[in-house]
Amino acid sequence: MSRIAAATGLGKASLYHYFPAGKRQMAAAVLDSVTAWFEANLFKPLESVHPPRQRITSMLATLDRYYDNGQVACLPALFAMSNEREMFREAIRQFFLRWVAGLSQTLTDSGLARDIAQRRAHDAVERIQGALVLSRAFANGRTFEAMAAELPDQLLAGADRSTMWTTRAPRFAPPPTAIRSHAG
Amino acid sequence: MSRIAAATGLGKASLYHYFPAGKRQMAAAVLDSVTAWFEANLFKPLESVHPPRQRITSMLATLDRYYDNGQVACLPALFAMSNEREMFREAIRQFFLRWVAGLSQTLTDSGLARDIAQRRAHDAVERIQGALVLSRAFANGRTFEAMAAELPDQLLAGADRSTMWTTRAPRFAPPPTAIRSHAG
DNA sequence: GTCTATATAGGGATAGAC
DNA sequence: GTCTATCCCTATATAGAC
Repeated sequence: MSRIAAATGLGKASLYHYFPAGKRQMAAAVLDSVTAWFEANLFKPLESVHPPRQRITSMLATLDRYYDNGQVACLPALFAMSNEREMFREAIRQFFLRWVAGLSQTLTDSGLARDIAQRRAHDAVERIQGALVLSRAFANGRTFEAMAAELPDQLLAGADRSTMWTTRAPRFAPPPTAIRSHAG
Repeated sequence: MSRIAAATGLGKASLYHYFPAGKRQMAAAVLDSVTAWFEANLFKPLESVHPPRQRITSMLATLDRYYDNGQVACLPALFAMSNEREMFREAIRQFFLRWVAGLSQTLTDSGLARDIAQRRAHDAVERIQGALVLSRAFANGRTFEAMAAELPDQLLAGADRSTMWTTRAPRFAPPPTAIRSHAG
């Protein structure tokens, strides 16, 4: 509270004007703020019309900036690892579910089957979180960089529609090879 | 301190008899204790004479028990993610380096080249840590189980000496296909 | 080695003036 | 809305008796 007061330039008492429920409410607000930022800058772009590979490298570039090459901790992950997990159970869960869903959308757009895309997206978020842990454990950005270098190819292995997206085709357009069965 | 006192049955003052340096010393002792446990139960066994695949599945079984299917946080990881990182920098670093080194040994014993083994070991620890984060985020053991199910095959892909180890061959024996160049 | 008692600091939060 | 002043409580740590 003291540090927040100092950082905001407000007195401690003034903080309770904005957050009557105190500390818990402030923590929730921070988590919401982080989630909103990710929604706008990471999750939404994963569902854009850009080529899937570009969406992935863009995500990794954004993460690299946001986490300062792995040296800044991920708040929802920290909450998940701590005792605050109980208090913010649903918010934490939604954050990671949303991330996986966005990335999964990117992968299905690349031509991967839905179940494969889902699994790979889940594994990718897992690996990103692991890279953040090790990057901080080693106080060294190479772990994060190595992960970021490998991830795009791993995610898109076997995806065959990638060329389709280089021309910014409309989303969900039937693939060129699609066959319409006409029933009458 | 109150909770530690209650848990140990000692008065708070008595704790300072064993840990004159107070809280920091206690935290360091806990970290050392965890590290010692991992050294004996996880890292050492990774360098045993058992077949590499068995060492890996054994490691994963031990982790599954220790982390209660991903529901218990990894203390060195928590320290790495928190501000305590500075205070325990070297201990945290050694913990993860040792883990990677042990697993790397397992993989070189399986016939993988040293650089491949090193990278895969690093990636595996990364993924395990990521799985722990997501397991707690989702409050759900499936993430951890899925990781544990996939890891052995991923780690040993392309390893060709696995049969050699089913008969408990001595470590570091030259591979059957090795060619000795004789310079004389 | 363990206790009771105590010191000191800071955290979270509220009251009420302005 | 922001402030000063203050409340109560807990955390960390020490003193000194037993």
